[in-house]
Amino acid sequence: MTNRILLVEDDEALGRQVSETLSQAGFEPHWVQDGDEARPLNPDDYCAVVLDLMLPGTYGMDLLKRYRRVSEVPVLILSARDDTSDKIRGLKLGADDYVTKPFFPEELIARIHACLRRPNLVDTKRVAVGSVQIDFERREARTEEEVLTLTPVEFEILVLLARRKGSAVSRDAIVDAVLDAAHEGSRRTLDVHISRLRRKLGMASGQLETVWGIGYRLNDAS
Amino acid sequence: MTNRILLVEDDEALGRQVSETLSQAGFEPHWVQDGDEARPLNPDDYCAVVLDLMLPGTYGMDLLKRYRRVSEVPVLILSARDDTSDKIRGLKLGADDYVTKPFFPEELIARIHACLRRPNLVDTKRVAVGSVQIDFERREARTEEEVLTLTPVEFEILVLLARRKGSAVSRDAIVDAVLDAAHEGSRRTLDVHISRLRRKLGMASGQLETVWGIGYRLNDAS
DNA sequence: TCCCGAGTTAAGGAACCCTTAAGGTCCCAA
DNA sequence: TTGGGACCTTAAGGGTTCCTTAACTCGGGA
Repeated sequence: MTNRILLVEDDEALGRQVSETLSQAGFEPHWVQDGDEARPLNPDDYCAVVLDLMLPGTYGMDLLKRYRRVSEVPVLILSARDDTSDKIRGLKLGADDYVTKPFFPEELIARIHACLRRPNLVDTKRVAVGSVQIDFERREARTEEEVLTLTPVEFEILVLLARRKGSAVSRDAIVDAVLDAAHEGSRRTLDVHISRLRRKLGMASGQLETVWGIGYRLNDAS
Repeated sequence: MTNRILLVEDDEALGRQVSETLSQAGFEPHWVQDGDEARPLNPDDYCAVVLDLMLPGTYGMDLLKRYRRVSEVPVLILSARDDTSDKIRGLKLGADDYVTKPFFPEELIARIHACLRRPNLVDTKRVAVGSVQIDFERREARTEEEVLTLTPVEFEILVLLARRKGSAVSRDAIVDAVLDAAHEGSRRTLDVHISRLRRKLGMASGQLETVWGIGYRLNDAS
């Protein structure tokens, strides 16, 4: 996990000040002063983005939209004290928090930390793990090739593993979470579900690894 | 167009004060002090909802979610000055604005007016989902071939699904929203309505998908 | 090699959903 | 007031999908 933070801020003085604040807090700021410069950057290279909505060139709002399309990185927006409508639009477009100018450095840092700590305020609509994509709203999962027709249990298992992608999740945890606890009988049931899930995953089945003696893990790459 | 405003506020003093403010501004406030009391109300009977997120009984957030499921009425949330995360969650769940406590009465009124003025982001008069078009004003639905003669319940179901097009909507949510909750009897009732709706949809019936174990979903394309 | 955890398959039964048909209610017009 | 129509609900049967179990196979680790 990187500690780099992308700072998009056209104001010279404010940008320098924020950069310094971020550095002192142990982050590694990357400061760009122009929306067009920020546009081609990959937001996933950063642990968070701090974005001033009042920008020349590409408008801040467009940048936000763009980043949201391709990534789930936390985005904080800087807004003028009284520009409520910008805050609202920003948040609805997926920003994670806002800081009102002028602000104390500690406040910004605290907000960033809060964003990094809290996984997300609202259940995110979609999650991608490698070539597997899950759309919670549609309640649908797909690989690069096709939409998967999963049963409720299979879908739940996939979601659980995806939410904790890269972590080994114990068999008990999965059984607890997605299977009817009453059927404490055969623990083998999970095997069956996993087996079928793998088959349906097709090419992507390699991402669903067995952690011997523990449980399973869904990896980003196979 | 009604000028009634639903105010959900448990605090006695604040509730009375806001009610009065609304009255003086020419609105007709309906003040309820409890989330559970507000729950069964139909938000479409009001021109706006003012909602305190800190509520006993049903949590304000749940109320907001519920209202958003069934209606597009503007919702303003009242929040404590420093509870940013509530504001953010509220806005992401579809609130249209927030007012921070304590506030000046004029501010609240101004915000309400702004919400009412602001043309909705979506064209609320009509919605199209794939080949299905719904005209709320005419209260009419049609496919590419023909105008559908739907019963009230069928129309409501279609509207609910169309408003959340692409999302899986649970059976309970649909029953809650469009069927008389008192008739908790047979859950099969919804099946019947869906069945008849599908038949009437004709060619477009493929867009109305069953999400097994969850509910239904209206897709853009079949 | 042996043991035990994990994978696979098939089959029975449970859960869920769709459809048809039969009341029941409400409203309107005769 | 009464008859009829439109609509909603309920009931019942049947179909589909899904979960579990059981039995067997596979494979890693001692």
